Order: sequence, then C-alpha cells, then structure tokens
Amino acid sequence: MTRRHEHIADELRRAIADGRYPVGAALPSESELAAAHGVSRGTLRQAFGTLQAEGLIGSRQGARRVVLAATPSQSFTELRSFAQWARAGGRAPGGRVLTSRRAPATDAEAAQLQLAPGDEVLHILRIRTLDAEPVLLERTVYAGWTADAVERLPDDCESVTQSLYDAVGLVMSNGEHHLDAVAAGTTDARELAVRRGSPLLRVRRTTTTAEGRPVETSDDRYRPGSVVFTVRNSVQANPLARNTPTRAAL
Amino acid sequence: MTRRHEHIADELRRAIADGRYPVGAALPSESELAAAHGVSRGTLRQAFGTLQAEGLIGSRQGARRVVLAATPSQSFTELRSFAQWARAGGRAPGGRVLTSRRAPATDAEAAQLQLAPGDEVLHILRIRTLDAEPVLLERTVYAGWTADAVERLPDDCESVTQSLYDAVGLVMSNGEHHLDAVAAGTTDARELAVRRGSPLLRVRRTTTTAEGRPVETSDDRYRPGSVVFTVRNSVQANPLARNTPTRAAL
DNA sequence: GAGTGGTCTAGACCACAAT
DNA sequence: TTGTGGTCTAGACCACTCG
Repeated sequence: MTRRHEHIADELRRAIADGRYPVGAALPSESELAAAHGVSRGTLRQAFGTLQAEGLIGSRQGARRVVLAATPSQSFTELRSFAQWARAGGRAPGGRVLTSRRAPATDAEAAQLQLAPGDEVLHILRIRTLDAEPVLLERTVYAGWTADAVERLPDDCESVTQSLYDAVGLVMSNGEHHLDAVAAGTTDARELAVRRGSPLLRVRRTTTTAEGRPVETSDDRYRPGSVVFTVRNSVQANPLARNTPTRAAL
Repeated sequence: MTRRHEHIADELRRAIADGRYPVGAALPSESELAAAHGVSRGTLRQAFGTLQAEGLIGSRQGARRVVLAATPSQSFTELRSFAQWARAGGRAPGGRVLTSRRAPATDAEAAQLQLAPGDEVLHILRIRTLDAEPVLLERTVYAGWTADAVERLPDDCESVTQSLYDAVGLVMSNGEHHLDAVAAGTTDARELAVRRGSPLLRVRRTTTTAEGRPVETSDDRYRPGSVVFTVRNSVQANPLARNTPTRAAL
C-alpha cells in the first residue's frame, strides 16, 4: 500500500468489522493512533475522514470518535455495476439484451446527455438476473460516441461497466440517481414475471465520466423484494435528497 | 464566518450556482484560489473537499477540478425533517397524529433501537401533507426515553425534529435509510387517498444521535408522483448501496 | 484543567495531465 | 517540461468535553 492513510483506514475498518471496536465504543484518540502508526496527525485525520464519509464513525469536538456501524456501504464501483455488486453478495449475475435500436435523440435525451438534438443515441432494453431469477429491467440510452463499443458487447454480457472499461478505457465515475415507485407496465410485467400494476422500485440514473461528460441515462425497474437501496448519512455530508418532481422531469 | 474553509466553500457554491463556473468548466487551481483568499493550500483543499462530497465538483490528479453539477443536494437537516424540507421547496407542510400507543418493544424493535426486549416504546401513526394534500404516511417507533417528549407535542405538530430539539435538546444527526417499493395496504390506501395495491415508495429509516444512540425507527410510505429521492455520488465516497434484503429484515 | 477534535499554516515530494 | 492535484509533515491555537 503506497498511501499510508488508506492503509490506516483499512486497518480501522477491519478492526470495526471484527468487533474489536464494537458499535457504540470510543476509538483511540488521533494522537495515540498517529504515534502508533508513525504518521502525522494530518494523515491520521484523513483516514478517519474516509470512515466518517462511509458512515462508520461519528465525531464531536472535544470527545473521542465513536463507532456508529460495523459494516461499510458498498463501493460506488459495485453500485454502478450490477455484475460486481451481485458477485460481492455471492450471487450469480446474468443478463440479456432484449432490444437494441439506434435513433436520433429526443430533446429530453439530448439535454440529459449534453448532446445536440438529433444526435444519434443507442437504446438498449436489457433484463438482469440474479441466480437466474429476473430482478431488474433496464431501459438505457447511450450517447452516440459510446454506441459502437456498446453494440460490440455480447448480448449476454455480464458486466457492461467492466467491459466498456476493458474495451475502450471508459470509466463511469459520477452518477445521479432518482428513486421512486411505479406500477409495472405490460413489458415490465412480462420480463420481471410479476402482475401488471405490481409496485416496482424505479431508479432513473445518469452516469458521467470523471470530467462530467454524460455516458448513459437509464430507467431501471427492480422487482419488489429482490433489492433494497440503503443510504447511510450524517449531518456532515450526505448526497441524498428528497425532491418534488419538476414538470420537465424526464 | 469564523471558519475560513466554510466561507470559501460558500463562495464557490454561489459562483457555481450563479453560472460563473458553468457545468463542465474547469475551476481555478488550488494555489490561485489559496493566494486569492489569503489562506494556505490545506484550508482551500478543505473547502474543495466539502463541494466534492456534495457532488458539485470532480477532480483527477494532474488536472484542474471540474464542475459536475450546479445545485447542491439538500442538507441532511432538510432530509430528516419533513417540515424543513417542505418549506425549502416553498410548499406548506402539515400533519396529524392518527394513533399513538405505548407498548413493550418486540425483539426486532429492541434490536433496532438498542433497547432491552420488553423496554417500553411509543408507536405513532402520522399522516403528512404538502399543501393540504396527503403525501406520506409514517409509522414511527420511538425509544422509551424520548416517548414523554414526543407525546407532549401537539397532534398537528409541523416539525417533530425541530420541536424535539427545542424541547429537550435532542439532535438527530445520523441515519440509515432503506428504500424499496411496496403495494398500498388498506390503511395506506385510505390515508393517502390511493387505490389498494398502488405502488408506494417505502423508506425504512433509523435515526441516531451524534453519539450513535438510536432515537427512532420508522416505516415511511410516499404516494407515487409526489416525492422523488435523489442521490448524487462519485467514485471517491458514497453512502448509497444496493442490497438484497436479509431474511431477518425488520 | 487535561485531553480531544477542529482549524490552520508553510513548507515538501510525488504522480499524473497537458502541451 | 510545467503545472496540477494527492500525499505527508510538524508544528500551532482554539473550542469543546469530561472528570
């Protein structure tokens, strides 16, 4: 490990997961740990900051840090990639492209992907399975500049995110997710093997590169009972917000 | 403003919101801004870190920081408090307690609130309105040590979070939220004015104090179309996770 | 009052990006 | 090659908590 603060964060994470610092317990002080690891206070604070952002520990001025939770949230890599997430949970991911179609972008799509209206986009309808059980129906729109790479992927490609990285070095590193509930339509019901009108968890997301260039936008519908989204947050920083939808929404 | 890094973060946020740094644009370098504000590079990096955690800017080693989004997510204060969130959006919040009942904690409730099984808890069923329209049905369980304070609140209390802070200095500063979709039951349908079986967005949450002491756990159901949850995240840090529910789940 | 975390400084070296 | 952000150090002072 070249980065000392990451190494220290890893050690602390393990100690918390192992129960050496149980939930509710106080952690050693910054100076103690800095001395123990032979690093400056700044480096140690960086490690603590990581765990704080993960929601594992809390802090108040004047008092020692306290353990809030034992297990970290999964990484964004796992969040973005259905396949990686599935494997992390010991399930076998699967998938199949149902339809694939190129078309000029509508005004809404162009706006979301920061394209000119009429630029070509690629629509993909894809079903995702967990242990051969359908759990997620994705309606994805890819910006034209990624379309060729996406079309070259095999229909039953396990991990689109990973394959695009391997094939063209594309890294999707930022995302915005909108969560709400909808009733299953005809297609949803058929592919997810539920009754029409069943409640589905809908996640509309847009993913961008690190530079902020939009790559894809998607309407994902999860079968009830199969998946739960978890957000852990604290006063200091949290990216979760509750919004009333705007009229112009997708 | 006593804290310099907060002041700088505020200024940058405003500049981004005003479009002085539009989405996609590069920001000035750390050294330029540090010199301009007369602070050290460390302080400036702290300000940048705040904006990064809010999802407003992205960074890669070697290149200037880039604007990813113009508007920050709402604060956790607004997320926790229905009333504050509603007012921030210019809507009139309302609410009414439908039922209130004390009971010994079940094993599940005791585990969630870190109580001994059989300790007393307070169950509240509360309807929340936005501009007099019902949007949210809350089934909340409060730990016994907060029950007296909660019961003293008026039935149509606008902001429970604020009132508890005012009354007993209780600050709810950490939370865990689980989001999924469920079909409306009889009570849900009646109170939210939807048909039975309609899709509802369900948020199960547990809130704790800064020290990690659980205060309440709640099953909140939102009427479709009225509210959307938004998560913005990046590779560096994100508290959003996708989970398969465990059998033992609430 | 002693200890702790929050803030801030003024340096340094490195890895990486852009040109 | 130059500039940028990422990492790290060794100090300092303050606000706060706790016994």
